[in-house]
Amino acid sequence: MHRYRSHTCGALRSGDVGATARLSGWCHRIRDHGGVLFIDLRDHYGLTQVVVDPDSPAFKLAETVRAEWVIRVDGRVRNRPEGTTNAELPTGEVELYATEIEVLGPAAELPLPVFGDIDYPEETRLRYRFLDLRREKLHKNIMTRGAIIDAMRTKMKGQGFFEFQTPILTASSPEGARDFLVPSRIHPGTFYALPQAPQQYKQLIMMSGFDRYFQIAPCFRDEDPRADRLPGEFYQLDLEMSFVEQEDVFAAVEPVITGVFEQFAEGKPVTKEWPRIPYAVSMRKYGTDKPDLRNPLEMQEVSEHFRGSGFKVFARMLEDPKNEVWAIPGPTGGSRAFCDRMNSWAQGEGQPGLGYIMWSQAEHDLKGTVTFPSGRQELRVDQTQGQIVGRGPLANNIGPERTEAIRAQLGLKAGDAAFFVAGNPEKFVKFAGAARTKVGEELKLVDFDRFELAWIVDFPFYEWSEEDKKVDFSHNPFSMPQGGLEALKTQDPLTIKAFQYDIACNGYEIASGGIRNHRPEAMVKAFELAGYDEETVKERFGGMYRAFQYGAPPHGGMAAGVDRIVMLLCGVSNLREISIFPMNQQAQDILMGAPSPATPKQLRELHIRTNLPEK
RNA sequence: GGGGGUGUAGCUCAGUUGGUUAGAGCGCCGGCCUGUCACGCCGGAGGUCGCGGGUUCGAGCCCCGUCACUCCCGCCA
Repeated sequence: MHRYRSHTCGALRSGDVGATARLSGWCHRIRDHGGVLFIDLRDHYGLTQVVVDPDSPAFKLAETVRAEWVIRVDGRVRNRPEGTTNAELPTGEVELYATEIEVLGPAAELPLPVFGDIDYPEETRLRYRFLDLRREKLHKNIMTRGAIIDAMRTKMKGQGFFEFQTPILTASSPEGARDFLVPSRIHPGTFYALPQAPQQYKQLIMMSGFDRYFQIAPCFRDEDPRADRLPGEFYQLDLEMSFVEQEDVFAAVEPVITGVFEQFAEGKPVTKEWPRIPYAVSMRKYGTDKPDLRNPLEMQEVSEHFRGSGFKVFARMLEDPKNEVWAIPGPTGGSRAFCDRMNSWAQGEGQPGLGYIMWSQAEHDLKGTVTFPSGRQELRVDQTQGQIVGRGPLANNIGPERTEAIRAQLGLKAGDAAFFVAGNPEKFVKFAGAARTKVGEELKLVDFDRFELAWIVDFPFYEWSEEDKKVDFSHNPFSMPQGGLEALKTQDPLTIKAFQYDIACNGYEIASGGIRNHRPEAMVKAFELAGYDEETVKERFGGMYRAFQYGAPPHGGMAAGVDRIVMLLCGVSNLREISIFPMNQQAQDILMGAPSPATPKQLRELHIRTNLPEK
C-alpha cells in the first residue's frame, strides 16, 4: 500500500464498501461523542467522514487530534447506518472506520479557522495565507483562475496564436506608469526595469517576422493599488497580430473572450454580439469609458430646455458655450423620498446638490396663477385631471411646456423622475456617470446576473494636459492615428482619433489595444506634436525606432486583464480573492516579508548606498 | 501625497449620556456523552481596550498626536 494514501478524500463511494483504505488529509471538523468520534478528513479533492469507537485501537490517539492536524488514517470502508447519510457530500453514503491513525503534522491553535465561511480581516488572511487558501471559497477561486487561464490558452491556440516568452529584466520605459527598477551589478549605477507590459517586445516580435503572438504575461507597475488593481504585479492575456486592421483583431479576440466568459459564467447570459461604442458616445451616454451596460439608463443632453428658462442657475451657466445640461432618467423614481435621497447622496459626493423633476398624474383640474408669499415668483398652473405633470423646484421654475418637452425627450411616464447635472461636461462627466450608476442601482434597474461586453472604440489620440499645458498622448503613443500621417499634418491634434480600443465588461475595463503606428515618419510626427523631437524618440525607443526602419509590417493587438476577468467570473469585487499570494495595500507581502532591507554586502556589490527619508 | 472607515480575548463582534469587577459566540483547556455532520451539556483559563499624551474625581467611550489595516482620490501611456 502507498505510504500515505490509497484514495483521496473525495473518492470513496458505496461501491468501495468492504475495502481497506488509507487516507491522508487535514482534520476539517471533529465531533466527539465520547463513545463514538467523527473526524471529517479533508484534502484538495474532498471530504470523507472517519469514525472511531472504543473498540478501535486508534481511539485513544483519535481523541487527541485537533482541527487542521494532518493525519493518515487506515480503516475499513463501510456504509453509514440507515438515516445517517449526508446527501450534501459526494462521499456521504460511506464512512471510513479507522483502525490506525498516524499524526503526520500537528497544528497549533489557529489564528483563522479553515472551517466555516465568515469574513476575516485582510491582515490575518494575508499573514496566514496558507490557511486562507485551504478555505473552500478561496481554494475554489484559485482553481477556477487556473482553469480560466487554461481556457484562454486553448482558445488562443485555436485562433492560430502561438505563445512566446519575453524578458522580465528589461529597459525602463519613459512613458506611462512608474517602473520597478533592478540595479545592475555588472554595470554600476545602471538599472533594469521590470516590464509594465511586453508592449515593445510584442511589436518587435511582429517586426521579427513572427505572427499571432500571445502570452499570459506578468506585468509590473509601481503604482498605488485599488480593489480592482493589484499592487506591483498582475497578468495580461497579451496578443499581437501582423497584417491586420481593427476588424481583424476584433474577429480574433471576440470569440476567445466570449468563449471564456460562457465557459465560466455558470449559466449567466453573456453578450453574443458586442456593441461598438465610440468613446465620445460612451462618455455622453454613460459618463465613463467603461460603462456598465447591465444598467439600462442612458443620459441625454437637455441644454435647450433650460436655455433662457426661468431656472436661472442653469440658464446663466448655458450662456457659456462650453457648458451643457445633461439628464439622467430615473424611471419609477418619482417620489420625494427618492429624489431627496439622491440629492443628499450628491452632496456627500461633494456636489452642491442634484436637481430633479418628478412626474405624476394630476389629481384635479387646476387653472390659474399661484403667487408665492414672497411675491417674487409666479407659478402658472394649467392642468387637467389625469394629465402627466412635472413637480419639484426645477419644474416650477421652467414651466409646464419645458417640463413636458424634457419628459417627452427622455420618454418618461408618470411615477418617473429625471436628474440634472449642469456645467462643463469635461468637469462633471465623472460625477454624472456615478449618478447614473447610483440611480440605476437604487431603482433596482440593474440585472447583476449577466455579463455585458462591449468594444469602446475611437479613443482620442491626444488630450490636453492641464498640468503640462500641452498636448499629450491620451492612451498609447504607439497606436496609429486615424487618418495616419495626413491627419497628423493637417488636423487639430485634439480632434484626431486613434485606432485604439478597449473592452468594457460590467463597469470594468478588461482589455485595451490598438492598431500600431508602424511608419517611422508618422511616429516621429506623432511625438513631435506631443513635444518630443526625433532625437528623443530615437533615444527613448531606440530598438523600436531602428526596427521600424527595416520593413515593419502593419500590426495591432490587445492586452486583456487576466486578474479582472477572473474576478468578474468568480463573482468577487476584490483581486485578492482570486490571487494566490497577493500583497497588501502597502505593496508588502506580509507572509514572505517583502520588501526587506538588503544586506550591506548586497548593497556593496551593487554600488548602492541608501539615503533614507528622515522620519 | 490627500480624504473616509476600522482597531476591545487566539478569531468575529457587543459595550448605554464618561461611572463599580469590560461581555457574547467560535476556538482553547478539563469533565460528561455510542450516530454526529455548525453535535449536545457542565465547568475553566484567556484582555497593556493599537500606541503615546491630554481633559476629568473617574476614560474602552471625549480631545490631540501617532501607528496599523482597509476603501477612495491623486496616480495607473
